[in-house]
Amino acid sequence: MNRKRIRDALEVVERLLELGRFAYGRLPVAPTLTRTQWAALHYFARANQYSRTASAFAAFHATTAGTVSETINGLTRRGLLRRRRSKTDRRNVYLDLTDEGWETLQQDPSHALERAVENLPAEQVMAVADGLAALATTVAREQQRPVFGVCRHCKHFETRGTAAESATREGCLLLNVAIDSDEAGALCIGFEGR
Amino acid sequence: MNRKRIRDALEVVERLLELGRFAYGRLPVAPTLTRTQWAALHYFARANQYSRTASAFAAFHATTAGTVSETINGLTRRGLLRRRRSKTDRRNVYLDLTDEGWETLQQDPSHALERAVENLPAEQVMAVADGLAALATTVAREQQRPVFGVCRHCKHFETRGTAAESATREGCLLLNVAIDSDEAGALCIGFEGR
DNA sequence: GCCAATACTTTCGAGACCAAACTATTAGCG
DNA sequence: CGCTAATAGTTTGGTCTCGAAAGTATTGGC
Repeated sequence: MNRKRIRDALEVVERLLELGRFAYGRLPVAPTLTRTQWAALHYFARANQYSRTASAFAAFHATTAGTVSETINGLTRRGLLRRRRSKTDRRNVYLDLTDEGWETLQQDPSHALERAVENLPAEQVMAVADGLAALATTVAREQQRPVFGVCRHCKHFETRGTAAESATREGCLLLNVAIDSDEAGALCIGFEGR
Repeated sequence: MNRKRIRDALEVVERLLELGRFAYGRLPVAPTLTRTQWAALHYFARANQYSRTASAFAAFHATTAGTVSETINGLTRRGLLRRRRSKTDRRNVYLDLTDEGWETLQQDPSHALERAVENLPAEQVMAVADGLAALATTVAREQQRPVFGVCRHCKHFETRGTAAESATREGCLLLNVAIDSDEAGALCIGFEGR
């Protein structure tokens, strides 16, 4: 029945937005950052080398470069983030977490949501993950935003094994670089699903 | 494997937050409200009689009463919301959408997300809805926030049929009032799952 | 009838947000 | 090579968000 579908759609949207708010809700933890600052710290911890830029985070966070620049200022002033200018293209500025940044990240309020996910049955987690990924893809396409994803789901990712030999090398066909296994699990702005 | 579970958990959280941002991302629609203003308008359109108050929205939106008061000011100034003081308890102020408010709501950017949900297979929507509801319940409990839900899932909701007679009356045992079928589908702050 | 609790509003300072202007660097093209 | 565009980021100005704390009515408890 159609009305039922629409009602479910509304509920999904409402839960989604509700959870998004809860994820960064105020908790009595020591370093009190804002929602946006937590999101930025989380992003720069999770994004790969090439995606740790102001403009990439702006795309991810659906905001503008100017806003991001201010947020980054706040985090660098607090000593949680460090700017690093690219050698090869001096327009680019890469953002890295400092040691203090990594330490602060441990207290990210959104861990409450992670814990909740971990307590769900594995198959339900899979179902939700797949559903949300599908939604993200649809909405991003409609709004002409880049979707973010990790290498193992990306069509530019290639596992190049030298025949039947031991050493398999993983690489990105888009950036034309080798990807070590650490980076392969990180978010990338160049992501495209297969 | 445990690392796999954690990676899935991370992905769910990231998708959730990403979608939350996309839902209210800037689009070239006529009346440009902020994310919070859209969220408030959406909430007051979806909440039942007794939940259309500043404090209820503050709980729903995980923010403070003061912030909500300002947001409401903005929306009433724009003529989208109307304050209505309760007759029975003159401390309470109920918020109703004006005709213009209902009209503006048609252009809620989060409709893009609703449409995306409607394009998903029904069973996947169910899976996501159930998963998100479970997550919301867990997180809300941990953070000691009220969960919002609709009458048909609530333990205070009662369908009182006069034996084998025709007229079934639906009511709320908590507020001790009759609930017409319109209100039964609306969000309620008094919600408790069965 | 008094005091505490409730529901909301106001005020303050820091930050979020967008648009637009601005700086620096690199790419394209004749 | 040199000029113009494009790209990446920063700054500025004005409005809105946010939390905390103080303030205003109104109601409930004893």
